[in-house]
Amino acid sequence: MSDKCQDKNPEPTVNREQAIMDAAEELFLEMGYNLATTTMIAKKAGVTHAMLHYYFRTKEHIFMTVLEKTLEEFVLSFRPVMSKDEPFWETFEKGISTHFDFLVAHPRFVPFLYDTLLHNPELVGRLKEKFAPVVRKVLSFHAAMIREEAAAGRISMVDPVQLLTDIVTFNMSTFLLLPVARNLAGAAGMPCAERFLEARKAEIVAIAKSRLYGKLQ
Amino acid sequence: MSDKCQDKNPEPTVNREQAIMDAAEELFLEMGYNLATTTMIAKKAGVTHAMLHYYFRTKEHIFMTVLEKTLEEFVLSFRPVMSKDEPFWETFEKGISTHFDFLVAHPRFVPFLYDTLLHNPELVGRLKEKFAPVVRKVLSFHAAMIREEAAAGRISMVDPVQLLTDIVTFNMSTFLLLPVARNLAGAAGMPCAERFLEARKAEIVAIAKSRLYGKLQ
DNA sequence: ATTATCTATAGATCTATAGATAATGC
DNA sequence: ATTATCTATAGATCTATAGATAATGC
Repeated sequence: MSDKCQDKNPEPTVNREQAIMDAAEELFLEMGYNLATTTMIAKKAGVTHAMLHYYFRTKEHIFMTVLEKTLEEFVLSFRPVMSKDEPFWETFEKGISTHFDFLVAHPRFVPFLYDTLLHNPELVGRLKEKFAPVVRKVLSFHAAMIREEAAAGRISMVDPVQLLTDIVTFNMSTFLLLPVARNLAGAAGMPCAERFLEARKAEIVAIAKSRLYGKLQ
Repeated sequence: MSDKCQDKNPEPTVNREQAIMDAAEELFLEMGYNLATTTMIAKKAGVTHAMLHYYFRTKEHIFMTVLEKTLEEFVLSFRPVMSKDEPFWETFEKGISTHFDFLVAHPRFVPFLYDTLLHNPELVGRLKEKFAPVVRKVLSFHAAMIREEAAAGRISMVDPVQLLTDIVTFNMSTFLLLPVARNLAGAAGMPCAERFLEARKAEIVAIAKSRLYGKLQ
């Protein structure tokens, strides 16, 4: 069966729905919901404009698919960290690193989410119920770890929620500022993007460490 | 002369050009260059659409006027700090506070500038030459102060450019995250906007202080 | 029959301008 | 005369759909 099915023209036969999704993902992440037009997406995907509406009905629906996929990937990136087979600090540091490295691998993600929160908050709100439980689970896993460690007197007393908020905040604002850093690169001793990211990661880990072990060492 | 000129209808006689500017400023700061339309601006200013083009020729020109005015205000906010009649730390802390307080008074400024840098970098670029010298002057004023203090052995050796970049970064990312904080307020122990800002300011000053005096105390 | 695709077009907007008319300054 | 204002409209886009036609699966 599969032998008879020769690929006469492998290129144009590729899944059009997938082509639309790919183009939409790239353009929405790059430009945000409002500035990426369905016309551009169709052009980039190499399909007629009508195909977008055939497969996805509305622009909003294409966008929600992209947003949901992106958020799914994001929360999944935390999964591997949620096992405590190493000492506290190693596990915790891995948590920070995993979060940061996900953002390195998806440098457009934070600006994209930020843009969406600013200009189309209702679209993000629609997915809140879906992802809130997972986020809460990851946060409480780490919070419990911190409380346990603090109770045993091996780290300073800190409000776990504050510390975790700080770290997420630091990580995310690094990537918010990445486009700015690129724009200003060269000026005023601004380092290139790679060094900037390296330096930020080390700095964030250092801040967390000093916050946890500062009063003890 | 002025006696004869009775205000028959004081409301509608207000300066239309100013009304357009005011509306444009509000809408551009709120929505950014691409999403704020001239139609909306005209409506908000209570003038015909044609008046916008009569006074400002193009949308881009209105925008540049707003952007320039905003940046002017921003760099002017540094002026009062540029006098060293107090001890080093007091002057330096006042520098951080002034910067932060300007952003408190103009909470839309950073998101606006960020949005513009992301989506219309060429428009910001056009003003770079105008404002770069002033920014450089303020930075070098503080950098010199730090170098002098470090040479006298009263603070740790730090790279002044790095430290100042850190502070500007911290201050600005606080306001980048403000809309997000508002959006998440209530969830996961997120404080309200006012407390969030207070806490951030104290934290940023504390980070700078520990960086400068950490190894000494 | 159903699924996939295309052309053509409706109906909203948007920016910008043309051209007429009213108000103002010599 | 110049400055300010309005109505009307051109010309681009944008999202979305209608309706015809080709491809595919029973």
